[in-house]
Amino acid sequence: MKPSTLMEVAQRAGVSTATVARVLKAKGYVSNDARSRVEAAIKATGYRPNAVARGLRKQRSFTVGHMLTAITANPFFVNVAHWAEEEALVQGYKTFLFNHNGSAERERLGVERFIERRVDAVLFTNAVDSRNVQLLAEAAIPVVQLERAATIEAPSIRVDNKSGALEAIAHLVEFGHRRIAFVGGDPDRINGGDRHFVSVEDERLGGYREGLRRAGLSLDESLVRLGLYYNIADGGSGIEGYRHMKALLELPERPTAIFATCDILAAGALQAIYEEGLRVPDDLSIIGFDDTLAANLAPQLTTVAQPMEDLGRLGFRAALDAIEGRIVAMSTVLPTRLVVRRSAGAAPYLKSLSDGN
Amino acid sequence: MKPSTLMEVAQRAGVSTATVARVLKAKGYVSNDARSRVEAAIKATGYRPNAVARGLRKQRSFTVGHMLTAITANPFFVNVAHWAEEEALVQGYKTFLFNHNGSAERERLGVERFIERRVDAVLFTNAVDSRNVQLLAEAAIPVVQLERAATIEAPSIRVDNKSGALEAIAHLVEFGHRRIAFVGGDPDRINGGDRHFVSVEDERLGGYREGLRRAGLSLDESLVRLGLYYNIADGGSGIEGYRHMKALLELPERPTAIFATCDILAAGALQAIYEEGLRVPDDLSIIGFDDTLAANLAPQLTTVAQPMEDLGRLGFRAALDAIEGRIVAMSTVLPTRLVVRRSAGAAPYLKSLSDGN
DNA sequence: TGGCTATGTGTTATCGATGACATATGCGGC
DNA sequence: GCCGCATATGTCATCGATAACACATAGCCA
Repeated sequence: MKPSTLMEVAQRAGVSTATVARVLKAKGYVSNDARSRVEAAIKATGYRPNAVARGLRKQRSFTVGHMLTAITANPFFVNVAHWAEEEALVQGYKTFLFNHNGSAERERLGVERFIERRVDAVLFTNAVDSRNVQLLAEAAIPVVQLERAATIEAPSIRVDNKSGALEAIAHLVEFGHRRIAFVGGDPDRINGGDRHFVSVEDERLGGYREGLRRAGLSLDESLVRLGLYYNIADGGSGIEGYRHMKALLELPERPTAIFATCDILAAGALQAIYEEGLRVPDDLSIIGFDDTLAANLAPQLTTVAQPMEDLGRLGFRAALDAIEGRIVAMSTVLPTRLVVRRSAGAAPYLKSLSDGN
Repeated sequence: MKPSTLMEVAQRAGVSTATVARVLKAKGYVSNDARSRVEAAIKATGYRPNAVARGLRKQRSFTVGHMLTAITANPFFVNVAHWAEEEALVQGYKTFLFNHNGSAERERLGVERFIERRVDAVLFTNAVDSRNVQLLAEAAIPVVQLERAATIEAPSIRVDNKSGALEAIAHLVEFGHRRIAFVGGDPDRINGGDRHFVSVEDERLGGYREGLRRAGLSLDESLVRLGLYYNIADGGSGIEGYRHMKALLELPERPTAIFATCDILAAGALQAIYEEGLRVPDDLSIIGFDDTLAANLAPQLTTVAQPMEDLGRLGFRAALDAIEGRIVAMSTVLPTRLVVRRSAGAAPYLKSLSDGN
């Protein structure tokens, strides 16, 4: 049978809807007699509150929208979305996901759908086009941006990409590496080159440069390889990382270590290395970023983990704060964490020294 | 400004709400004069239909719920969910995801949330407890089961696991393998041992057995390793596959090929193989299942691909058919497809023969 | 006894879109 | 001049929960 209504429960219990409502939200005066009759009626009818009607009346849908770039290609998005949803759940909310594959038009479509659904707020993980964020601001729907710098329209929660990169480089330097390659996203190509936001890519590259400087190493531009993180079209394979690695291995003076700013790129690089018959970390060290694929690769990848759970949970909480009119910090920066596994080790020349002992 | 209402548009255009409605859905008689005034008013106010109000009035929320087991651990679920959502989108629907991590209680919670949200139907990918499916049937909400056999309560769409396994074994046999190990899910442990559904695990194991029989190979029980696919608790690592592989490598007579019924298990196995310093496919061949991680592993994995897009799209379409009272096939079985990459090759003894040439 | 508070319950407008139904005008045909 | 039909537009109840408000009754104090 269809779920019954408040009215039906009221009739069955011989009271008015107001009394049923008072029992349901346990506030206001209700006699014990009425209460037990209502409770019995609720049980008998299998009553469940209708969230749609409630949404209309309260002018709150208790849903938030979550815009994402590449849910099938990059597990990073899945994790952030999962934890945002998890936090939403305990607060009586549900999230709607919308995947735009990096297209500004699709993102726009998603924003329109969200407005029609009357979501109470929207989370953007990796916003593409700032006009879409603005569109929501105009509709008086609060926005929280994840992995993007704050804009006038919306606060942001992000990760300290630069120090993450610094930590990775320092780790490699400690192992004696002096030729460290950078394989990462190209700030001019990611997201169609929209530079309205301070770029994650810029920061990671900046951390790499700074890390070399601190170690007294000079920068060799031939070791810096920029491109896309993954090709969404082909299901998100790490083909880009593979190509970069191939090119690096053909260099007259090969790097001894690779810093890849995405586990997917690292995975592609590992494929190229495998093909060449080289071993990690014996012949070559590699550090990834994100901690998504890392634990599933061979060897398990040392990587700079992003706090995906915090990103998701705090993201939702900030959205809720905005919905309820509380103050929201314009900018929150979360730390990364270097997860040491098995892909980074002593530089080969050091190894041969110790082998010689 | 907040999105305005039909009423506001009507007032601004100097007509009734009925006329605005007629313009919006382009049916009924409207004079050109009225039409252009309404259109202008819509533009001026930035009117967007309110899906919540519409849902209440039409007694249809234009949402479907999607129950999933392990969205962060297994990309399979993400893909199915993505394509179901994609299909929903073109039909004017949105999906709500609910992740239960294989827990029947969480699944129950999700069902209750879905009922409260008044979803028009529910997709179960890998249902845990058949009572939860029943709960929806009682609430008159149509259900479609993905990757599960049909039950009295709900039709199903699934994959021909047995012939997928058969194809994998045949492929290995063609390469001359005679000792083929099976690494897969334990039917008694997956989903807390609920055997109310015909099991995916049974079918894959059955395909393996049948495949050996067809090739005239005898079954060596020591080569059959059953367990979990992944540990959700530790973020879905392939540690189980690693352990199985370690054990297989310690056997007095090692297998020359592995059939792992999940890419995650295969990934774990590859880690163990890597650790031993063995090469794939030179020393050992391996075939996975799902085509999720496959393209990101080193070497790229030959695997039995599941038609995740079809599963998702057809799943949603079946749900929509049920919603709209059309007939829905009780059982739909989709083919798998062997994706040949680089992890399966000639058995080592054949290789040494040809090397000797 | 009047007025006050605590307790208990019912009535009704509202949220926004929808669709059934009512109403009104104009024109052609008989 | 009236019927019938096409054209054009408006009114209103409805979906289900909510909350403001009104209305009771009882007990207690001054």
